[in-house]
Amino acid sequence: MANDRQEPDSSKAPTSADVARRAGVSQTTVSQVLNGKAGITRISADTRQKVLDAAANLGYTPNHAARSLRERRTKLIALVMPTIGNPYFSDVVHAAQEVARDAGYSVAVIPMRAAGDLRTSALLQGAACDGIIATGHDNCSSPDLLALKARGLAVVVVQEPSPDPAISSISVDLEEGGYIATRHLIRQGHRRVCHITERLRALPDAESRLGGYRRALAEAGLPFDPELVFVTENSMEGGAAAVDRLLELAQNSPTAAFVYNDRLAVGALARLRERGVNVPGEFSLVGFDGLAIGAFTAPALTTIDSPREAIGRLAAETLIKAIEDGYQTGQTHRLPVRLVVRGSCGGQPAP
Amino acid sequence: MANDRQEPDSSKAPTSADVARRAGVSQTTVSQVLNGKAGITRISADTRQKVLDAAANLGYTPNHAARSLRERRTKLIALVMPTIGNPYFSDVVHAAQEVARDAGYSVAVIPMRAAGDLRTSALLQGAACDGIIATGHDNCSSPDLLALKARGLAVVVVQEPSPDPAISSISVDLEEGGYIATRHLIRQGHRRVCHITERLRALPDAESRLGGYRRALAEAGLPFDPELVFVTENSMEGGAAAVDRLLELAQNSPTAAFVYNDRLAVGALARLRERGVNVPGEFSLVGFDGLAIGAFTAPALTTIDSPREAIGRLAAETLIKAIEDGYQTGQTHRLPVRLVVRGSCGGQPAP
DNA sequence: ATGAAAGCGCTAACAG
DNA sequence: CTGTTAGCGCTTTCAT
Repeated sequence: MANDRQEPDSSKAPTSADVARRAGVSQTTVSQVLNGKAGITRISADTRQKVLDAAANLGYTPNHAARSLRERRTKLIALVMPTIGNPYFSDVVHAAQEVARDAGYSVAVIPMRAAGDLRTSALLQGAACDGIIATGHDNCSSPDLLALKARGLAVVVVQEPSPDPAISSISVDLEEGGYIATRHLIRQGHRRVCHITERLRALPDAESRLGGYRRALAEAGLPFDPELVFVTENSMEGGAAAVDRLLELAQNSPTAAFVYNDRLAVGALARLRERGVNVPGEFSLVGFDGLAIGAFTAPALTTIDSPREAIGRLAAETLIKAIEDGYQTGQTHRLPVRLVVRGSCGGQPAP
Repeated sequence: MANDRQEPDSSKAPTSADVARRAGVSQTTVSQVLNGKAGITRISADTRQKVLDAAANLGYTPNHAARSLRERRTKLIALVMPTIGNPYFSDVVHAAQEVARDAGYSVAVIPMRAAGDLRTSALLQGAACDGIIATGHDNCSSPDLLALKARGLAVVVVQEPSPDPAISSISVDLEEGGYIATRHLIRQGHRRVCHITERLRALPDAESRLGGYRRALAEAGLPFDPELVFVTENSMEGGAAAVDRLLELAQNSPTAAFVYNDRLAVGALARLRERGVNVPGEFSLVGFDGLAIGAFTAPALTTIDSPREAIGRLAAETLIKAIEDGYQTGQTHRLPVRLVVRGSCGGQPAP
């Protein structure tokens, strides 16, 4: 050995031809040994071992591009989300990843802030992945998503209505969640229950939190008052701002709120505290999602827990089935939710 | 047209050969038109337009695998993180993504829970990406990361010490942060300041929060008491558990804590409240990271703000330079932090 | 200004 | 049981 130093980065990665040469066999044999479905008794134990040794010595790793090109599949799933850093989707992703791994797929999360990102991300274009799990309103409703599907990618959407009958969607039962949350507040004696929400969408009642909210109201014989629906930005600041607005309602001001998600609820809770409104004494709150933070707020947050792992698992299973079957069934899964009672809503407030 | 229905998923994606045929030119010309560096006056305006039209009509997208195989580069950067759903890294990722996009790269986030994931993720193996930005202790210190580098991938680590002199690292000045945080508490009159931290690492003082904590103590002539370092799980629950332990200290119990990060601090804050300890009246707290949630806790959290965007930007810039230059410089960037004073630490507590 | 041909690394017919 | 050959879709010399 003239020089044991590691070569610089230029140490070209070994190819299967290198392995073949070193093992004294053909490239085919290398391929067979390394990928051969077990039981294809094609290779002698001796040859097999030689190949394995050579591959190990060389530190051989199959070139992904070459394999993908040849096999016309990548074993890669893209998970598109509006932003990373959302604890809700963290659990979804983890579950999806586990299912994917067991099926031999890897998962890459593609953060999508800008609208055009679906068109520009290298992983989504040119068959760089086999399928897409899409989350977030903008991504799921984008025509670009349909274009990707039209190019042969399998697509599943999560927590959004399916943009195309052939695309499967996995989500929790938002309507039921809204119903349970609102009913819980009404049962505590509240008569004026408001709803704090982000952007209002044109969804059928049966598919939205708002629909459930209205159903609970109707069931209790309470009127639906559009003035009690506060639309705000989807952030903690947004939740706080909504509280400011609802506290301005001089008369008939609400005594409770069903809040779109826990993030908004955390902001609302903070602002109520700042404004000296006692929760749950004077005002009650129910959130949505079941985030961990809800157990650490003051008071802890009553919320609608969403089966995040189940969502991720189902999304991955559905997607992988679509990939491997070569066609999409366009089924809709709607998962049940669960009320988690904590400190943010008490009994009947002072009238 | 016999049938206008979209073909099923089997509508094979058009290739550059298809475009060439349709435009009545050669594949070479198609490639030149579509990728040709501007100014290579090789193609006539007429031909150029024909190709562009044909490509548009066919909805042509270059096949990623084929291009990567041929060019020996993917224009893809992998961002490895222990878990998605961390708001801290969310900002880092966003900034990195922006830089990457401007340089013609896409970013894929690879969640890495299990230790072996670095070896099994398809995106990291077989030159499926050009470089890796790694975060999280386990990933950055893994021998697998070095193996990937040895195979020619560019690597940058974030918020972790560089595992190899050739690997660049970008991080905030943790020591300075620990110093500023602790000094702030001492200046408020606290004499018994504890430190709540996740796993204790064997780092030089100059590179850790703990080092800064000790420096501030020493500067104020206060003894360093190992009993006042509470090691706990890195979660809100962990922060709460640490509070339980520190409140057990019958005598000489601390009146303030410098906490490893905001997540732990949120948990600590919640438990202090539950236990009836007034913050900041009886106990003060400084966190680390500058997460948004800190502005919505009760009281709001004093913290050390970290320049997350700068980190992401620098990480991407450094990585891309390494990719394009073909070698790594192994520089260390250490970014300054900033104290954000909010409600969780007041003046001198009752003695 | 354009085209023909080669080859990136891999797998799968098809021979033997 | 193993090797030869072709070709996935692309870019790029090298001719013309």
